[in-house]
Amino acid sequence: MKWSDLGDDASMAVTLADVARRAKVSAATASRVLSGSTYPVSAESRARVEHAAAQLGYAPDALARALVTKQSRTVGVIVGDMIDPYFAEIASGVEEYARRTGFLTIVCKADRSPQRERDYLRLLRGQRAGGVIFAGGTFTETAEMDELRRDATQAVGEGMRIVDLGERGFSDVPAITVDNCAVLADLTAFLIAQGHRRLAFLKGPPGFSTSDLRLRGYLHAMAETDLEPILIEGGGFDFESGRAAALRLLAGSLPDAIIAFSDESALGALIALRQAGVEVPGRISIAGVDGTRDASLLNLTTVKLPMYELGAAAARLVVEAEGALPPSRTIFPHRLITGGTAGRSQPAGTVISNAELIMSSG
Amino acid sequence: MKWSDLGDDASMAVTLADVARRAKVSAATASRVLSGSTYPVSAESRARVEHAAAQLGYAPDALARALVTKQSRTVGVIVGDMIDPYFAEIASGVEEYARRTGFLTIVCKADRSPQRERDYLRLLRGQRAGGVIFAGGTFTETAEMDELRRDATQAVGEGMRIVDLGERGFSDVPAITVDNCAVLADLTAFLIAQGHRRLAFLKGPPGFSTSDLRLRGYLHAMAETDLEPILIEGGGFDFESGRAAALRLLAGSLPDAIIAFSDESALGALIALRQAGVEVPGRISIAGVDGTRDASLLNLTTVKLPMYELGAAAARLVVEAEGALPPSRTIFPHRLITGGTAGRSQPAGTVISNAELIMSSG
DNA sequence: TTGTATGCGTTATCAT
DNA sequence: ATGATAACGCATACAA
Repeated sequence: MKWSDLGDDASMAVTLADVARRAKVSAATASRVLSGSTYPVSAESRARVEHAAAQLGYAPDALARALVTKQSRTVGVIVGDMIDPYFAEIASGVEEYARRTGFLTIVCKADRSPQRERDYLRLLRGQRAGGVIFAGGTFTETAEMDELRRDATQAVGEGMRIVDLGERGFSDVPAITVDNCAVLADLTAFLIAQGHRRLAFLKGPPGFSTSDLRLRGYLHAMAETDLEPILIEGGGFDFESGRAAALRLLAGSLPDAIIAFSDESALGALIALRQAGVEVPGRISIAGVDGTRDASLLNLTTVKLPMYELGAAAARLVVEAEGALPPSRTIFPHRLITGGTAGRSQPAGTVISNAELIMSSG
Repeated sequence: MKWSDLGDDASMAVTLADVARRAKVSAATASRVLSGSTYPVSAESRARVEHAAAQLGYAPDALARALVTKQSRTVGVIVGDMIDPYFAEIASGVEEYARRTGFLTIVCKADRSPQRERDYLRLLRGQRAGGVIFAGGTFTETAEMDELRRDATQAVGEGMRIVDLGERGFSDVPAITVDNCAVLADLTAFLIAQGHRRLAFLKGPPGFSTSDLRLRGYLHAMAETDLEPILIEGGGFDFESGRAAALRLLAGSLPDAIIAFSDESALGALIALRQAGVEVPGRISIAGVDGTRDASLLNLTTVKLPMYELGAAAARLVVEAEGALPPSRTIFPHRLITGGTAGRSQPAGTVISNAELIMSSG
């Protein structure tokens, strides 16, 4: 192949007009075959266009296309962190589903900052992203959240499809989530049934939606059994916060069991305690929430949330919708994983309960 | 606020013309202030435009902008898997660096398939992505790889910036990587120095670039010490493959130590062996490569590769470049992490060696 | 079935 | 310092 027909600077990308010229048809005809339109085109023209496109290595300019169709085939997913397997699994579900329809996935790491989520939403609006999926919880009562909610409303008005996987309280936006309150009620009840009495909850960050909901579930289950709640403050999102909390705990008297707000902090506590020579589950039980890869690696007792499925379902909503998304609320089921870090009566790996699928819309 | 001036269907997005009209200036002037141009604009006009934009919630249409500037502020990163912490850390480095400049990061999960990498490259070309970063290794000798290399050359010709983090053998493309051969030579030498003699290598998939390079490093170190190499076939990328290999191994006689192609397979083997009652490192030592989060969670002896830094450096190249990227080859340093799964002579957690930073261009 | 013409929202060129 | 106007590459309404 000769490169004699290069442009002067960087060789220009080959355009629809180039293909049309080479196929000796009009740009319109070329467009009709290359854009997958249903508009009738003679078999001969079609073949010539396809051949020319292949030969030229034509890649349709998605930008120009989106400019006219008002729809770019991209979906944004806003996560708190990319390394945390909780978000990685959600993002993976989004990507895999989006890919099938030729959608590209823009992953935005907002570090759980509502302000940063706003920034990203604005950027994604500018990209005319087909939709935006908000993963994970949020700090509910901040001024930035109020503004984010307003921005979201505006974006929806512009035709953007938004799906909320957390508890952001958007209006007129479909939500897909798990019943975080029930998750913790189930887990707490399970540990109580195992015989634990001095059962502590390692709290997540205060004011964070999933953190608060899970706390409520714990408190509910404890109240039902007339047990005294024990709250461990100062928990954060990551491994390190769980470790630090456990170390502080070692100074006083240990409870029978610790339920942590998330797998990450549970694992931090687990490793800190074991390193300090405390037997788990011999001396103390530990359980987490999420059911991440890391949890199964360390055989943690936890509740598995369907992160991948949440992501895929959200992507499906965005990718397959015709027009605007009707508001709805879908609750995905969770299931308890009896790992090796709590109690000794159950064989590890058994699935104890299967919460049922609840689905409602309105 | 009244919504009486809505469009007929979904309320149209507010456009530059809307802002200009409201600020009583021309579209050109509005563009100059909103696009951050250095072109002079009177303070008064500037203020009016900014006010109008804020009031209208104007989000510039990145598509239209990119259509004329030929540069969309997005960077694509092609990974093998999103959940694997190896890739998650690279992607995180890319995203974090890109974000600072207002770039969006498109994460593409190609499942290590050259064909899928081609598909994504084409999609990203269509998005006029500012650059594309290829993470992780690849199957080198496939027909699809040859075509991918051709596609890459064409994309570079069109002004796209490509960075190779694996060993894809692109021509005229900057590469940033680690010395995979030295990584394994160092690790092998370390285990030999610890007194291991029957030292096996759990191979990665044959024909995969990093897998082959690491194997070579192992063979080299073994040859230097006149030790007989022991190769364990059938290794894959994931946890499960390491587990399966270890189970097969249990049928025969165990070596003194196993070095696995990656942390993932090392962890699979580690957990399988421990579950089978084999003491690690008492009876057998195990080491991996990568230095992922999971490895440190389980205190695995491994070699830490600077994944985050690789991603950030690649993003920097893409985001800060003025024109085309000059070809270059940069080797980032690695360091040995003495975890708790190999030998007993070294205190765990010590950093043993620090390979030096080598950098060359041409 | 094909082609021509128009517009998408923005930046850039060229006047003023 | 400001404003009209022409691209950018594509899809589509309309004409043939």
